[in-house]
Amino acid sequence: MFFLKDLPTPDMTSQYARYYAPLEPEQIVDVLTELRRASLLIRDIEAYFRERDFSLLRFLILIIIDRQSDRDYLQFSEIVEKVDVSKPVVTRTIKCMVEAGLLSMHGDEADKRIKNYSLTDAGKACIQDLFPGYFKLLGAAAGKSNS
Amino acid sequence: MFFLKDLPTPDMTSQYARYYAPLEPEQIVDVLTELRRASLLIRDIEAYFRERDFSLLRFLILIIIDRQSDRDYLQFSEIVEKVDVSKPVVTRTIKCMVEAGLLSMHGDEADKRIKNYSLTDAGKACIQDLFPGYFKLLGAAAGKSNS
DNA sequence: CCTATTTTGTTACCATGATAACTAAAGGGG
DNA sequence: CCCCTTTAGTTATCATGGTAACAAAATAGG
Repeated sequence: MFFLKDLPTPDMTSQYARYYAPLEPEQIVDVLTELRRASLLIRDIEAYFRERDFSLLRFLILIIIDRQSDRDYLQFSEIVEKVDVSKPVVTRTIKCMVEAGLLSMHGDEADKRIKNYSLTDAGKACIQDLFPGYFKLLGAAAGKSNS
Repeated sequence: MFFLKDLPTPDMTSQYARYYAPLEPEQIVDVLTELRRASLLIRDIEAYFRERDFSLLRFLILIIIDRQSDRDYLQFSEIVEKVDVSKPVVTRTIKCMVEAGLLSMHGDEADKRIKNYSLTDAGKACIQDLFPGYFKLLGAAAGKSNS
């Protein structure tokens, strides 16, 4: 994702502001500034994972399974709900993670529709490999937002 | 784009924080909170344009040509630079906008490589149509970020 | 002036997001 | 117990982002 490099000045937004009266031009600039900052960071994060033949979504799936405190697996629908991405995308992504040996699937005796996924050792190792760089990007962004 | 629905607690990030010492766990949570908020807003904005058979990028291209104060056109490379998206994506998007009658192209006498693009009347009308809803989404987000 | 480099924009290909429509299994009311 | 609805997950198709490699025109240097 992206957003315009040159943000509008409050002056320019006030020119448009008549379209929707209750807004202060400065508020719009603030929102656009935040969107711009966030979209640049998202782009950096995606580039980080892409360079390593990975993706943010795959990483987040590893994290949320790892993070689950009471079990070492999550059901497909739980993963969908937690990462907040559409089901078909999760189906495709998990399929490729299983093929890559990062996740293992085990079904449910009682309900044959259900698919549960756990981290393999390779999956756990993957988190260890990728976490430092991911954290570093977040930290750099935190630094900037303070200045 | 997206980000996890359930953000990690500072406690959880501190568990990971050893990966990159100089960060305060709270800072990481702040950055993730901002990313989450921004990515939800981006998703809403993209849905808004998609429902109208349009896209954020097309809208931004209209806006930056309209916004240019000294001329009524922009060169292809200027558009690429301002929207900060890769050239091939801009090529594809502009092509479809010309076909849809929103932009018109005129070449350069002196340099035959150059392509300049202006808004057509339909393009200007398109901004008028889409701006209020776009602004409303930004305004709603501004409201939330204050609370 | 003619070749080599740079600049401008395009083509080809892939990754990842979305929605709509589908299959298969489970559950529920008569 | 059988059909109808609901739930779980997949398939098909498309939009939009990216990089790599390219073509064509302009420029620069011998």
